[in-house]
Amino acid sequence: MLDQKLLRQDPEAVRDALARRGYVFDVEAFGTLEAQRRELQSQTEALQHARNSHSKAIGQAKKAGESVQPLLDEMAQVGQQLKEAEEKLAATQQSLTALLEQLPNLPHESVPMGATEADNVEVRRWSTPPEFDFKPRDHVDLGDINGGLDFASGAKLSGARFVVMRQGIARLHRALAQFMLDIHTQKHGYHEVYVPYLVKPEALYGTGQLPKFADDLFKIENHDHPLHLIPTAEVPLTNLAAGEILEADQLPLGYVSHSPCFRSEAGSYGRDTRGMIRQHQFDKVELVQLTRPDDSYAALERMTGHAEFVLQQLELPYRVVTLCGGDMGFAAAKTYDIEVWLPGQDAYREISSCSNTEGFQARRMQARWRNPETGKPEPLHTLNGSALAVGRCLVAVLENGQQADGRIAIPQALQPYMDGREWL
RNA sequence: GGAGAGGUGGCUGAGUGGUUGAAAGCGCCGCACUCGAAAUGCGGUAGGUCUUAACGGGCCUCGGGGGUUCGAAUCCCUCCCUCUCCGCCA
Repeated sequence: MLDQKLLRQDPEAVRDALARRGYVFDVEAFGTLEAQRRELQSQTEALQHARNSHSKAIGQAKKAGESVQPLLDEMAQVGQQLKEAEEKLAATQQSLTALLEQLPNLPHESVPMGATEADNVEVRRWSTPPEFDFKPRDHVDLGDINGGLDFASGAKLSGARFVVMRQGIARLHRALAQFMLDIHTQKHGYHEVYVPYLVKPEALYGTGQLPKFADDLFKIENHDHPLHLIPTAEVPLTNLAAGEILEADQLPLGYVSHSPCFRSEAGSYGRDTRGMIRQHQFDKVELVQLTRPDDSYAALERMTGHAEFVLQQLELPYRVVTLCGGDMGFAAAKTYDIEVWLPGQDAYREISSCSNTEGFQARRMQARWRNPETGKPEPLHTLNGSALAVGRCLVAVLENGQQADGRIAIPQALQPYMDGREWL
């Protein structure tokens, strides 16, 4: 949710900022609704005031033993008017909210202009893609050779975009998650959290997935109380702060969680249909930070560095790109994607996405901190980043570590998590 | 799943229809006393929103939603959650 004060004071600035991410904001429609809301609200409140003071007077008159009938007669009218005014106001507020909750976050000034992936800007590269004296296979072929990546069984059990992993590869998958968790808790100071994988609609509203992106989620009809499978642990982790007022000395607060993620990927038919790049279910180690507003951009750099550190330890070449306005997610003000080198695709592919949402999610979920300078609760800033997507990381380890004979070299840092094995 | 008890401010906890957004205590902040601290005394201390240059003022909020009433923390309906006992279970 955007800051409503800003929206009222300077809607043109909001329109211009949103235009940078390709969103068209109808200033006039907003202005009309907002004026209507203002008018109805003051009308309603005046009537409520009349009701309150009359009721109070009736109480006092009764106590004093005076007649209350004249006051009751006056109230008969006010009651009807108030009911009508309240209904009109509620309807207007509903339309206004419906409009506001569709608006994506404003891009930070450092976010490059552009509409698509092609306009993202590379920030840096680490290491160089490995040279092979044979034609590198992709992970699907490598998984076949090792017998551990079983897409047929995944399809048999659950349909397309599900996988069964076995033996060494299942073990490697588990090792990667453990390895990442240990790094972030021990080296980067994150607080480890185990979260529910089913959450209420309110939580998804807080982080911005609902109401706009319901089609991308799996929904469980649970009597009258629907639950959704989390598309990322960002949802439960960030919502831990929902409705809370944190003290300044508690910030920054960093959470890490390993969880499965469930995405119906409604809009992605035909993309990445081969292999496990795009699955309905995948594991991820997620970082979330809650920070003071003046610290959030420094925190974004730190967090991106934390994700990069995992790839460095695994000796996987990558690059970091700044997403352009048009490629950013709904809630993000600025996003760095980390793209790992995949020899099987001869390309860099996204393995992490680190975003600062500033106060966008915090306002939706009322996550606040007490600003010592004002003494008031103010929205804090929330950040989230994958560190990393475990499934895609597995793909990267397989493809980058492959040998001509189909064996896979296990990165040294990971070997302690694999019983000391050097090869898969 | 069965039976019962509850959900009130940062916390504990009073409040069963009328100046109660809410007693009291704890905590926190300020002031006084003190060389300083403790103890003590006095005062202050929920959130949201609208309005105002500011002071201030209006409205909303006592788990969520709905209802009764001139008026609801208080009565009714409904949902959610917590606790205790029993059953079941990893």
